[in-house]
Amino acid sequence: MTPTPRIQINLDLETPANRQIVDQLRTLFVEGAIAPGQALPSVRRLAVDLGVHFNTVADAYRMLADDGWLEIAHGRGVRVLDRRSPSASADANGQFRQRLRHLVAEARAEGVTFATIARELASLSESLKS
Amino acid sequence: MTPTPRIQINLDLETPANRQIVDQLRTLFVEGAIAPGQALPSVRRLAVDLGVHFNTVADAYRMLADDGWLEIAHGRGVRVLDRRSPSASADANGQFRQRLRHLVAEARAEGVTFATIARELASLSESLKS
DNA sequence: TCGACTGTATAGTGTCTATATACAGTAGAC
DNA sequence: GTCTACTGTATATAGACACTATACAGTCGA
Repeated sequence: MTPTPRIQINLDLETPANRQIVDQLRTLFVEGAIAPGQALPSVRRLAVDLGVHFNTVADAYRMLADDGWLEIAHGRGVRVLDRRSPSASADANGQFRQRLRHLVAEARAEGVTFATIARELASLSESLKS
Repeated sequence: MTPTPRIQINLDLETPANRQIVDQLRTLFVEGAIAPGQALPSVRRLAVDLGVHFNTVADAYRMLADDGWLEIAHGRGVRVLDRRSPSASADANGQFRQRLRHLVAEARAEGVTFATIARELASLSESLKS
């Protein structure tokens, strides 16, 4: 039986459940925690584990498939593809910078200290270089 | 006449217009680019400049007022408050780390290189320390 | 008190989220 | 072959959200 990835849904967040699933799975793909070729749990299995309706999981799987992360086979299940990163579009870099700024400002507004934010950014930056 | 802050709406993004306005204004507040006491443009004026309906701006203003950033006075306009950052809630730090991870993964998936991401993170981290 | 400016309230349209429920493909047991 | 138990898919519905149109109400200076 395909194990459930380390995913968790938090219904208190503003981010809807389907997006939370997409965000978390994509992060695991990018970080290499889930390898290409690996099978994912069925929509019903993962839905039970996360406490949402299976159509919500199916929706998330479909979004990831549209982005080239998954291959969905009716009746047979879902499998992770070996997805090549495209070359960055014209303003992908700019949008990343912008969203990063907004995220930091929002965290600051919620009381996360500058020191904490700086530490997180620096440590993540370091881990990317290696 | 109150000048329009350097804001821009991009209808191609997934983020809805009202959230874009909130994100951008809050960022300017946190970064100190708009000072407490300063008046903001009227909902109609800003709406014209951004190309959206004035109720969309009013909605954004209301969200920011709910968060303690703005004082809205019927008939008189909108003014920026001197808002103290609350102390971070229990998991605000953890949520920031999580969202940062997802943002980086998404950027990576769109083709932004590790080097570019690391550079942005490091430079933003540096600017926060000073 | 008029007029031109403020923000507010309500209703209508379209989209998104999540669920329920019925449908259809696949593969192994027999 | 054909059950059976598992896959994913399609459609309808309810509720929330995003956005707009339009009417309403407060403020202030001429």
